[in-house]
Amino acid sequence: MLDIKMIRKDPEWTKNKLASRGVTAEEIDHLLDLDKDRREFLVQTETLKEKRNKVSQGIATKKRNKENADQEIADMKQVGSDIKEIDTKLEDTEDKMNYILVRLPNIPDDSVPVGPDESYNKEVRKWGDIPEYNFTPKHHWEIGEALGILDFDQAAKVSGSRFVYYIGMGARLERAVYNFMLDQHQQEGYTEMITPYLVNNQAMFGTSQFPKFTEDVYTVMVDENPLTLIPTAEVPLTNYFAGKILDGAELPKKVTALSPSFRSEAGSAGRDTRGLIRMHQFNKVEMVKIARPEQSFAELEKMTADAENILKKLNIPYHVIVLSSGDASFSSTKTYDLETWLPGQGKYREISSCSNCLDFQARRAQIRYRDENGKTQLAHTLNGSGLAVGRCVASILENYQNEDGSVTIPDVLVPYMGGVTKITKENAK
RNA sequence: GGAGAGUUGGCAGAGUGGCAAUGCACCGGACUCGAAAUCCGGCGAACCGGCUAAUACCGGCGCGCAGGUUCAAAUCCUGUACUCUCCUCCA
Repeated sequence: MLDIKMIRKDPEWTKNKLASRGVTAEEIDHLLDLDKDRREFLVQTETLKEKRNKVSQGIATKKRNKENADQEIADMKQVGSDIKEIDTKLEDTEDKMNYILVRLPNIPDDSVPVGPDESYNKEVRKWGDIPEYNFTPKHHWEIGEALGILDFDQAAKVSGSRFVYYIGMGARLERAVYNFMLDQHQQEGYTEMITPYLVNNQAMFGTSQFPKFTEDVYTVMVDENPLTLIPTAEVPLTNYFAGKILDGAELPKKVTALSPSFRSEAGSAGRDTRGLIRMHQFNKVEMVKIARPEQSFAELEKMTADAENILKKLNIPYHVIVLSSGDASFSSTKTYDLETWLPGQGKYREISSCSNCLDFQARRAQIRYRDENGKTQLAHTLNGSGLAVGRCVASILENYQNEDGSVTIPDVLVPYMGGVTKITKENAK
């Protein structure tokens, strides 16, 4: 959520910045009109309340002295109903204001390319050599199904499309990948967590998936209470700090968690219908940081480097792009995407997204810290995948495939695979 | 699932309808060569608004949350969340 004071202070700047994210100037004007009304009502009701407080004290004194206060009480009865009337208008205006305010995206940072969609994204660096094959590289689902380590057909019968069974060495590889990632992050100073996978509406609001993106998630009713299956561990990790006032000297806080992520994929019908790329349920290792404002951009660079480091150690070619203003997510001011090379598809595909949200989420979730002067300040929040596990397994299968259909295990994962260096038809189960 | 108790500043803790005590901590001052102790004073309860150069000043709000009663609610009423204890069940 944006700071209304900031919008009030510089409306033209706000309109300009948000135009690149598809927000019209009229919408901001409407918001500011409501804000003006709200403040007028506020002054009216507060003036009356001040009067009520003063007179009430007089009534109290008179009552104590056993004097008659009928006139004052009658006057205050009128004041009380006036207050009620204005408060109703005030509340109505605030509701209308909030409706707009909670649906406005974050302001893109100056360093972000301006443009409406992904075609304006910019590559910032590239790592690793794209491998050449003397045979036609296969898609990861072809490799996985042939080895018998991935079963999409039976998952479709049990659950539907976009679900999968990992079997034998496939399951072992998935487990090896996320254990490796968690160990790496722990060494970088992240505290590992296991979080709730069902969260309430307030948590979903805190990280700003709600109210705008309810159709992207699965919500279940538990005793009449809606709980949502987390679309990312960013939600429980960031909300771990919700409502807290942290010690400024302890920032940045760094946490990480493996979790399944559940997404309805509404609106992506027909895209990536095969393979592990787009699933209703997938594992992801997530990184979250709570930082002081002056730290947050440096921390974004470090977090991106932490994600990249996984790919470097796995020796998978990738590049880093900075998302354009129109392509970045709702709560982000700046996002780097990591995309790995998939030989089967012959292109780069997203495997990680690292974002700085400034105080956008912190204002919603009330994540604050106390500075040197003892003042409470909103913190900055960052989140990044480190990495999407399923997509990482897909990247390994495709980049490490051999002509005979076997898959070599990246060196760093061999200890996590119980010493196995290659998945073949023979050892796959 | 059943019964009971609780939720008030950074912490502890009083307050059964009339300006949210007090202690610790914190800040300032006195005393001191300095510190401790002591004494005096002050700040501090999420945030919002007015006026602003201002973190100054004024006001509102504020006692888990949401409603209600009342001239007036931490206090009375209703609902609800969470925590703790005991019983029950359970991996």
